[in-house]
Amino acid sequence: MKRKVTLKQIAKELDVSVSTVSKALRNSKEISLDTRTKVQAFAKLYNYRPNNIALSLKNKRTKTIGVIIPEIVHHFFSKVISGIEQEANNRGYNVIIGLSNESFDKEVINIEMLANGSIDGFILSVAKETLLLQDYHHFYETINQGMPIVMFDRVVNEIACDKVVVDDKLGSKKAVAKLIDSGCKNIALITTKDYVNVGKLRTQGYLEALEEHKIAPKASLIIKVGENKDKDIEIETLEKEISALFEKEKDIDGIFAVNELYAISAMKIAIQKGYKIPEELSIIAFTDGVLSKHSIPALSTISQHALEMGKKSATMLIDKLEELVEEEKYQTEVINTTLIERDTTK
Amino acid sequence: MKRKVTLKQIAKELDVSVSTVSKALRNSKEISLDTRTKVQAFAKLYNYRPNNIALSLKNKRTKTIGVIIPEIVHHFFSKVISGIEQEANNRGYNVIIGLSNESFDKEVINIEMLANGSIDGFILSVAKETLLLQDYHHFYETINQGMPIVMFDRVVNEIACDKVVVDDKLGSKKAVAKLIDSGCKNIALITTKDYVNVGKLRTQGYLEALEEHKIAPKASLIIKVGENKDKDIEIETLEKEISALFEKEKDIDGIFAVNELYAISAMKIAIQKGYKIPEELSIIAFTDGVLSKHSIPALSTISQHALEMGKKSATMLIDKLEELVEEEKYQTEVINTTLIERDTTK
DNA sequence: TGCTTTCACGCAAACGTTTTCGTGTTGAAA
DNA sequence: TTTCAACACGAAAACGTTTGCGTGAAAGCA
Repeated sequence: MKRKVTLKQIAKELDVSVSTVSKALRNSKEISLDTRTKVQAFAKLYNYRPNNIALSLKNKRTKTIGVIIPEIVHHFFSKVISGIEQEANNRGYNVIIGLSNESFDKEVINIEMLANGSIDGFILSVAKETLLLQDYHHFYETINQGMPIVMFDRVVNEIACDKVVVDDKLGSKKAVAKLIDSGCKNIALITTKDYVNVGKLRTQGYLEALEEHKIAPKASLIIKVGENKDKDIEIETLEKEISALFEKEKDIDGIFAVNELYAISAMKIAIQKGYKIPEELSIIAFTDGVLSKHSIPALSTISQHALEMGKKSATMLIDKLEELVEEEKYQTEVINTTLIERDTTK
Repeated sequence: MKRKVTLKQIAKELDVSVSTVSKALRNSKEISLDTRTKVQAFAKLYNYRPNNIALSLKNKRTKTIGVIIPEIVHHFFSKVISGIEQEANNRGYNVIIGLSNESFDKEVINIEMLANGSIDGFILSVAKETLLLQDYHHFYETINQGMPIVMFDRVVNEIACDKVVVDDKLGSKKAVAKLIDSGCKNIALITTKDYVNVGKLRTQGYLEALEEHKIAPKASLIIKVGENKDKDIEIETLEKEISALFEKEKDIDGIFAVNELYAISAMKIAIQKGYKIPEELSIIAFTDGVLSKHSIPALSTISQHALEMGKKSATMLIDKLEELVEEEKYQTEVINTTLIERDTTK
């Protein structure tokens, strides 16, 4: 087993100095053609590759981006990662991943682990617990140490950093307007509690759409889902609530859910109860993912263009890292949403 | 903005040497209690954290694991990553991700990028194109340089390294046996082309199960799906084939698909054609994911325990890295499969 | 006083690079 | 023959750590 070969070893072998080897490999004309070709041949033979760690230390940059997301087993987040990775790789950067599992502590630990030189900057989406606790010291500290952060989707407005968000309110309005336009009169909303800002915004969009169409909102048509660490239990509870909702509100003809899973759960109950979709009941979900695409019937959704979000986030971060953009100038990029009409809308 | 503080800066500020600071921080009794407390207080105040890169260079280990997978927007792979990340974090390791997108070139590039000091070892699942080309030089080179590799799921048998696999053949047999036991007589198989080894093994399991139950296999009941870079087109093509299959073979009463998506596609066509599931047609998919869990009706599947695969892979790699296990001793861990009965089987 | 410990700290090397600044040799111009 | 530029290369510093070893001063002992 031949271990990794270093400049020093090549130098010793060829009886020249380390600096000569380094220069020869970079084709410096300071070195004679003779020596250059000799060194290069030797390096090729032994498959020499400069040690990234040493380069990082010297250059004070790692060419690595740290990404921290709440969970990875999730279509939206994995798609964003995919986008980040594409853009990062194109620009010669690596991506290192940390998962917070929606936990404040894990988010802090991950940030601290990575912030000590391992990476050049962060792209992250804030954990729900952090949002709930409203403790953002780890973000401030990171930024203070001169490490740029780009937040996407779940952002904290009061923090001065670049952000990539979806126009949640407008997206929701689009969805609800579509439902109304297609004839729905009693549209239920399945959303999260208000401390999740995207949930809150989507709720606002729902309300505004109703208002603009002169429809009075009814509190009894709104379900705000409580968090549960165990997703299965969360969904089970939700399904009971939905079931109760259908019993109580017999004239529901439209459902808008703030994510796929809530929508699918609603659809499942609706199908059980014999609703014809979309004739008697239309459904639209925020967030487009595999579930929507492959459900039967296929769900109409608001696509957030997760891939684009990822790419855009990476672009903004790398631009800042490479100083193509002013350091203290923070931007918030809004990604458009698109209504994807499938089989649950008329 | 206060930049990251280093030992040197602390040393200068406190008018001692760098080594004194270093020792003081590690609470060496070589340093007087006075100085120790003073240094520690100062370090705390300025939030000193040792630079990971410098430590990596010095210790010749990065405490980082490189993971290369074909795609991340995929329930199985993201679940495996989740498992790897859990175990790695527990043991104080970071995880850095590379995506091959099933491409040989990207796989090679990713490995080369990471192998030059950025990480201590690899966990990977081989790209389909690599499997097709059968060019494994990048794996051999990596191993030769003393960097351990753990392959999971899509492995190359001839390479000497640790492996974590699922008993694909046995899993398939379980599934097909279940179909037969519940009364199915004409079971169709939807699988991949044979160069994908897991597909091949699952096909074998299907055939063996039939054989053991004295059922003669019929080639006309088997669909081998061709790859297409564009997944949508691949699925569209598949759906046409499935549709044709139903037309030609009227007495199909069971379907075994080697992954969720193929199964869902089949179910979609079957529902369109009016089959009652599971009464007239049973379906089982290999690979358990969100789609299966939330489809309507919910798909019965063979679970591969992706999380466990991830954890096990990480355990094996880290054990090797920390020399808790002999270097030249390679193991192949087989993860059990479980039949998860949901609503598409009787 | 002279010797030996002990204490408390600094020096320097090492990890693998890149790069600036010498420096010795050669050949040519004066 | 002297002077000087060009050439080809080496030494050393720097990035931020850790650690073995050396050392000056104080203190203890005879």
